[in-house]
Amino acid sequence: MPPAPMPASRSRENYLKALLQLGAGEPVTVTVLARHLRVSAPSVTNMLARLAEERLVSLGARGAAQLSSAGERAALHVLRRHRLLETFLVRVLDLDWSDVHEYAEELEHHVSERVLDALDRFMGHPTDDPHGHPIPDRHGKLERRALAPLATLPAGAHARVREVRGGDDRARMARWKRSGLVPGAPVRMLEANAEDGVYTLEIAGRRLVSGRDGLEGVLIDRRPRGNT
Amino acid sequence: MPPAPMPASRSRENYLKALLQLGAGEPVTVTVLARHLRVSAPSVTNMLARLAEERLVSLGARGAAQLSSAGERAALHVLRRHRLLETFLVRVLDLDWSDVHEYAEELEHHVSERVLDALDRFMGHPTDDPHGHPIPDRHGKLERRALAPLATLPAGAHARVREVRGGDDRARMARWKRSGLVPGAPVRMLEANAEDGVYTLEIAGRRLVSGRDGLEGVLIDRRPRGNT
DNA sequence: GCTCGTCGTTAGTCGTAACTAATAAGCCGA
DNA sequence: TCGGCTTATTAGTTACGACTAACGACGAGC
Repeated sequence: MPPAPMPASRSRENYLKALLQLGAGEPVTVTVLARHLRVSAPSVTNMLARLAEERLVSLGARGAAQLSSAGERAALHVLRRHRLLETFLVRVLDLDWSDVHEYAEELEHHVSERVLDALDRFMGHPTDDPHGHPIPDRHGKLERRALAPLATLPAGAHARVREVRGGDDRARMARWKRSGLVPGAPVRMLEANAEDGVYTLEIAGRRLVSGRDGLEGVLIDRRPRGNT
Repeated sequence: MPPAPMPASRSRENYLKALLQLGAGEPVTVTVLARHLRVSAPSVTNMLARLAEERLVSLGARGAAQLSSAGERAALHVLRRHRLLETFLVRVLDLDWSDVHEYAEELEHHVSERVLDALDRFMGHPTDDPHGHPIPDRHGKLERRALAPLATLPAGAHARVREVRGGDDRARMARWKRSGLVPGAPVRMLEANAEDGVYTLEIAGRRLVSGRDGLEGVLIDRRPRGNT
């Protein structure tokens, strides 16, 4: 991503990243953004105005904000930095899978292009971060995947965990790690009770009973009746 | 250095580091600090007042500032981060010796203790950074060395380059690298003309003629009549 | 159609850390 | 000892990015 005009400033970058992740192309409201970034609504209105002035976002009616193409490029740039850093922290420095998110969250705003490229090269250009998310390439291209929530897996079916979302919740990540719910793990749905929201799974041979909330963010390849 | 109360804020850390490096225990004046940090004098006065309030520096007459012991601990902490990062960037990521200073300058304020320890472990606890400076240990202890400026080497004498100061001047670092003036390099003074400030050296077998300014910051082991 | 609650915006403040302009305090030389 | 230079400080401003308080604009239910 060499042709990114450095949108500068930690705060801006976080807004852009949030718009990318919350919106997925759709407009995002002030309130949603405020909650995600843990900031007051006026702060959001304010920052969005500034970002709009710089043509990084476009504003619709009722505070709906959407990334412009320049904004999206910048956001993907940040996302790349985040994911490469997480990968580095886990693969090279051997830090805990559940902890690295916050370190990357800090470092992503301060790593230069040169250093990032060197990290990328050192690791052999990884394509996935430790939570299974695809890493945007240096041109900001992000692999699009069609994944399904684990909870949609019908009883009896096999699948493989592909991505694990919500890295900002350390405790949840640690729980998932303990139950073996990590990218690449084979899972089988033993019993799925959509009404009560109770699911019984077999993960890499071990049994897990979990509520729906406890599985939210765990994604599998869309291959409902697949086999190990 | 676990018992460091996180002095927080990039700017504070830079002031503390500057006080450590410029002062070496002695008080530093507002003007010197301002020039080094490339800020105005009033900014310095202002920040020093804040640091004094937090008991990180003590102020003497005529703007003379000196690190308190808490301030020194914090400064050594920052210095450790800087030097470990430089070492990492050169040894692991293979970035250019002359470039890494500025990257480290940015990152040093944003690396957590955990990540730093992991880097340290990964590299096998290095004791010297790429420019030959000793790296403070995790308790903030810094090896004190008695080194002499290269220009003080008498004609005919041999020595070994030990440290190379002034990493913030990229061009100068690149020049030194080109002439082989790097830590560990054997040097011999062929001709030293202190009056004119012209020195003729042999570095790792190659001849170099340099003015005094061009050698300032290159330090050798104090062993004037040593041999290779 | 009115009212309440949610959502967004406006207005005004704060803290940090920089700046310029103007002033005060020391020191040096004539 | 007085003038002038250097050095430090005070005062006031700026930019960023957060905040609270207060107000306006909608939509849902009565």
